[in-house]
Amino acid sequence: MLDPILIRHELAATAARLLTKGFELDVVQIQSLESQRKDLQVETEELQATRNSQSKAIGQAKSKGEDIQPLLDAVANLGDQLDSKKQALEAVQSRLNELLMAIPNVPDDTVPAGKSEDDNLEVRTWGDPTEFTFAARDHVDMTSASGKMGFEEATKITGSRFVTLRGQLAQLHRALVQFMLNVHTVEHGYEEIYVPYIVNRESLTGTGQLPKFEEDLFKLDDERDFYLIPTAEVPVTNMVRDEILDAAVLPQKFVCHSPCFRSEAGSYGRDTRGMIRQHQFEKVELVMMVRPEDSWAALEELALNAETILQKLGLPYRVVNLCGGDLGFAAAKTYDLEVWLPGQGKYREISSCSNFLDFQARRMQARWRNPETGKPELMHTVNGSALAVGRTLVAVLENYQQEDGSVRIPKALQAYMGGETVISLEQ
RNA sequence: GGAGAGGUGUCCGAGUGGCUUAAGGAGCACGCUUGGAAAGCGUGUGUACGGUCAAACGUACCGAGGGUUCGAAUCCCUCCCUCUCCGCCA
Repeated sequence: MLDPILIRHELAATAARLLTKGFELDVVQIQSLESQRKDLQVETEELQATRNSQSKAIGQAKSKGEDIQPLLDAVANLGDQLDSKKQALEAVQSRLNELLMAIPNVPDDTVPAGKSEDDNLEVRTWGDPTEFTFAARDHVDMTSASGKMGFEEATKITGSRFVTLRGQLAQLHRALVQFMLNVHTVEHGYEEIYVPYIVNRESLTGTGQLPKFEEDLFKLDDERDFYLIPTAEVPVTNMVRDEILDAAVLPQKFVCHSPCFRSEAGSYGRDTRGMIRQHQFEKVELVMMVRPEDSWAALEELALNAETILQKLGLPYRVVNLCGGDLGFAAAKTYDLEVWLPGQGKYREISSCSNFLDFQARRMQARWRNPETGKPELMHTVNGSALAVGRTLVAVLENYQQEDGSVRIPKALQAYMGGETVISLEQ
């Protein structure tokens, strides 16, 4: 949520900045609702003040044994007047709030202009695209003979966009999780955390998935408003919802491994092959809660922490600065990490690292006590994947494939694979 | 699933219809006192919105949402959460 001050006093400038995200702000409607709100609020509060003082007078008169009937007559209509004003005020406020909750974050000045991913700005690359002396295959072809990656099997069990993994493939998947968690906790100073995979509506509203993106989520059939998490960002970030943290505990750095569930509505034709886009996948997520002045440095640090994983795995990648049109709803700036996939012959997103400034914090009322002012102030939140495990598995398989169909195990993972240096996918 | 007890400010805790403008205590901040500290004494101490150059001031907030009333922390209804005992259970 944007600072309402921006809407009240810098409406035109804010609307202009939102255009770079492709969002058209309804300036006229907001102005009209704002002036209605202001009038109604003043009138309502005046009526309340009258009621309060009159009621007090009645109480005093009664305790002195005076006749209170004239006083009661005087306030006879007050209740109805107040009710109707209150109702009008609430209607305007909820309409205004609805609009406000649907306004995306304002892009930072360093975000490139543009409409689609073609306009994203390459910031840096690491390594060169892997070259082979034979025709490189994709992970689907690599595993089809052995059936160790079971797309049809999972489709039988559940439906499309699910997968089963077997044997050393399942082990490699688990090894990646353990490896990532260990690097972030031991080398990067994150605290490992375990969270619920089912969250309520308030949590999803806090991080910005709701109310606008309900169709991307799996909702439970339950009278409680329960949803499967689309990312660990939701439960982890919401740990600080409605909290006022002591300055001394900032920054907070959390790493969390969790499954992620996404309905992928609206992406029916895309990435139907392989395990690039699944309804269920594992992810290791990094989340930071920081003082406002530290969030930009935190974003750089967090992105580097994610890159470290790719580097240790020896996977070629590039970093792109997302353009305005490609930026997510809550983000002020996002770096995507894109790993080289030989099977597709291109870079594919494997991590997304964003600074949300106080956008999520305002929705969550997540604050810290600033020692300089003594007041509770909104904190900043930063997060990113490090990394998406399923896509990392694909990247390892495709980049480390050998002509005989086997896959070399990157050095960093060997300890997690019982010392194995090569696994076979043929049988 | 059954029975019971609760939810009040940063924390503890009083408050069962009207000087509650939420008592009292702790903590915290500042001041006095002191050689210095502790103790003691005094003063202050929430959030949001409106208002204002700034203030004064006004409004709302006692788990959430409704209701009764001139007036609700207090009475009524619904829901959520916590704790204790019993049952069941990975």
